Amino acid sequence: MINSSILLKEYDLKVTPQRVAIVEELYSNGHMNIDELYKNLLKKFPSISLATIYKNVNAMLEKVFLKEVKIPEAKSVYELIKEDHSHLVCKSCGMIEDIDLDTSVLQSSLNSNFKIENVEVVFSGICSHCQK
Amino acid sequence: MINSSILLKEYDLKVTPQRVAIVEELYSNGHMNIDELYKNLLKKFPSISLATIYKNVNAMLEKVFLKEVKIPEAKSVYELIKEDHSHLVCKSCGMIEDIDLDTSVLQSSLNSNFKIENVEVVFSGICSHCQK
DNA sequence: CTGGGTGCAAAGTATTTGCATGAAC
DNA sequence: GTTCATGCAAATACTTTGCACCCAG
Repeated sequence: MINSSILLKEYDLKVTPQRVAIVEELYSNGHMNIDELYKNLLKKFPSISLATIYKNVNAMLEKVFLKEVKIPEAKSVYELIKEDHSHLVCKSCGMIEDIDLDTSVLQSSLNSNFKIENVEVVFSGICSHCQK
Repeated sequence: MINSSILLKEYDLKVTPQRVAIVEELYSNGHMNIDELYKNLLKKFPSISLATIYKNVNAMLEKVFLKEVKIPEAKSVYELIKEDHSHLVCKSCGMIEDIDLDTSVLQSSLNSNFKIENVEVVFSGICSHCQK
């Protein structure tokens, strides 16, 4: 499990039950879009509002505690910040998986005058389960 | 220059002045978001509507004549379909540049049960001009 | 002619904001 | 007690749709 309260405090975010729940959802599901977060949190907080989700996700993005991942042909998903990694997306079931890639091999072919700060890589295709 | 009319016909799209202008804008600017397209087309067609832009962009996406490129922390841009390539984005001025990359080196490290259909790579950083 | 595109207005969807209340510290 | 989060409602932004009119084929 994860200690959401400590994490939130480290990022200067006041600890509220809603925020703890958001962190725990993202921790257990890996990647979620706004609607998925909202639907899941409704179970625990029947009167939670979408505005609360948006405000918190935006606050966490600003504190660089969450990251937005843009997926081709799909809604953006959010994930807790962790070591750099790339993503594998199944076009059929929507599953998103983290993968470790050595992207440094790509950079060698670039114009050295450009100062690279970040590399995003998303593979799309069909996962083994959906191929059956 | 580009022969927009022939291109549009090849993709089963009726040739209208608005569509020709969209193709020419994208051809000369490489990548544009909806607002940029709208602002530029307004110069040539003072009464063009945003709905026309959306309808045409969507029609061209369906015909696989355009492609949407999702950029971290920025609006999606659209580009004419061409050979596979990756993108370099300047966080400072927003400039987007096409780059050729050999992404096959990345795939070797992946689980072979996943059938990869597409790889998107976006480098973000600061271009040489903005570093000055 | 006929089908489909255009522009406008309205509807729909997504996201943000203002504010009164209540919870965190 | 003070600050800030929450939930609601309203406002704003973004995108799609319906329709009358017009142009491309």
